[in-house]
Amino acid sequence: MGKELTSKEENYSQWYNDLVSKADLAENSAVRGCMVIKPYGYAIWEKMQAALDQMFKDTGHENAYFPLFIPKSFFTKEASHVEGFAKECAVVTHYRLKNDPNGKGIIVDPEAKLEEELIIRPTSETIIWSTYKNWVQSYRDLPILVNQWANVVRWEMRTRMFLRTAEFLWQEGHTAHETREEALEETEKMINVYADFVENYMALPVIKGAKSEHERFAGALETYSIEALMQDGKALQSGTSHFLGQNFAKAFEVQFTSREGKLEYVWATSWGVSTRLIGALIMAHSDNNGLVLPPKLAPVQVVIVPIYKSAEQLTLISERVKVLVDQLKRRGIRVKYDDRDSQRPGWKFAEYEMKGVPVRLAIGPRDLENGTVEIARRDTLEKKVEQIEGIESLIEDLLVEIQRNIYNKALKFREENTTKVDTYEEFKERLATKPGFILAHWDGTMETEAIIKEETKATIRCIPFDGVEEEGKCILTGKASNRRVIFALSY
RNA sequence: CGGGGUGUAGCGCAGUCCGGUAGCGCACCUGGUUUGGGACCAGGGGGUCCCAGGUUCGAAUCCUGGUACCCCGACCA
Repeated sequence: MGKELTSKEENYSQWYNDLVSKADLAENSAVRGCMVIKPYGYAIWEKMQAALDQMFKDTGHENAYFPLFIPKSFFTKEASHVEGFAKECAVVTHYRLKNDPNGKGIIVDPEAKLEEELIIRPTSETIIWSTYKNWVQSYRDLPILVNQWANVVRWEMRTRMFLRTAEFLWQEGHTAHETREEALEETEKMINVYADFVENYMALPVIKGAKSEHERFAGALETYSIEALMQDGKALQSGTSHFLGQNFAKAFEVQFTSREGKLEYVWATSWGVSTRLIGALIMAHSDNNGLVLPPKLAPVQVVIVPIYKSAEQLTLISERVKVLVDQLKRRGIRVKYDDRDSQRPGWKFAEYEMKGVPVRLAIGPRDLENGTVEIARRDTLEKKVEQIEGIESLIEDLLVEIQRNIYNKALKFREENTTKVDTYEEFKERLATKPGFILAHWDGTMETEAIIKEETKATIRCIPFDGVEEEGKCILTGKASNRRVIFALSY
């Protein structure tokens, strides 16, 4: 016992924290704002990485690795970039410790001060563009299509497991192109890759769109994002792709000789997703019994629990299960047989529900006699008894069905929580009573956006790509608008 | 950085007001009975009570200072 979750209706935030801890995904560390990702949580990240990495490679990208440390001076080269990150940087000032001459303990050796401080990367644009300078001479050296899997540090004031931590894991793609058009195309291509991943692997529908100027990445001309809706009605930015124009090329003097023999600056993009996606995954599908994982990302897709009274029974069950495990593995299904004698079946059922394992099988003496198996699905909590013969193909289909079902459930939720609103009163009313995505007209100015944020805490999540042209009036100023944007409270 | 809270066994907490040699639940170990939805019985091990100083015959408890973490705000691609 002692594994009760706080219900999400009672306290959503507590429910989330309980879930992270009780599903054994992560825990707080000795370092403020930094978490330990535990094996089960990390296994989910590995599944995500594997799928994304393949998608990047399929779109022509290669992996590389750049330093964790960035010389301070690099940050001063792109003005808006430094502005965006300066307030949350960890800085390395010394390189040596020594014994405290005045007593016990150890101190930073004041004589080991660095000539130039090093910043622990909050993102790698600067170190990468200082490197690309040496890689690019001619249009023949382009494009550069590089991705890096790395950790970054942002000294956030307040942190939450996976959603915002001081250190987090991510990937960052940094590409260099000959033309503006090609870079824009790349920016769009990668936001599509992200949307594809989140929808097809995470089973979470997203809205693709452009960020308003105010919400744009520091140093970007254009930021595209995918926005997902969580069960508490708040939006979570799940991935971004930035068109950086020639800002970084100019800051780091990355020029090339064009086909016409002219010296030109290269065009850049950067794009990233992080361990925040795990936060999205948790919040999107889980219930008051625990995590619900989409089969495509579940470290364990099928768990088999034996039920027995004697060692002889266990032996018989194990013999039958071994055959089934082999059959499932041959189909590429990730299966675990939990024959630990240290926990009872009921305990295991609850445990695997907490951990979100999509399919659970239970086999006892009764089943051996009848040639059956009990099969339970995590998404609906339904249990059925089926013939064990041929169960492997039923399971294979069921995994596909569960993947589809949780996507549809999330899509239905989003549709039910997306509203068109035409007045500011209605807008405020909606935020107060039933938050979600709100489609409203906006006059396109930063001032209006800032006032709305100030008064309601809602921000423009994105200007959707698939939005329809439509005459309307800004909900705040009444000025003309030709398209609705998505407002929401966000993480 | 502002407001609030908490540091006592691996985890969750009581004890602090009113000073007297530290306790409960879970977990852990041993043995037994159990096992189709979070088992039960019996026995057992485990503590610089966040740190430093002070008051006292005596401090988890009172006083002073420090420190860490959590929550709420502000901040945040």
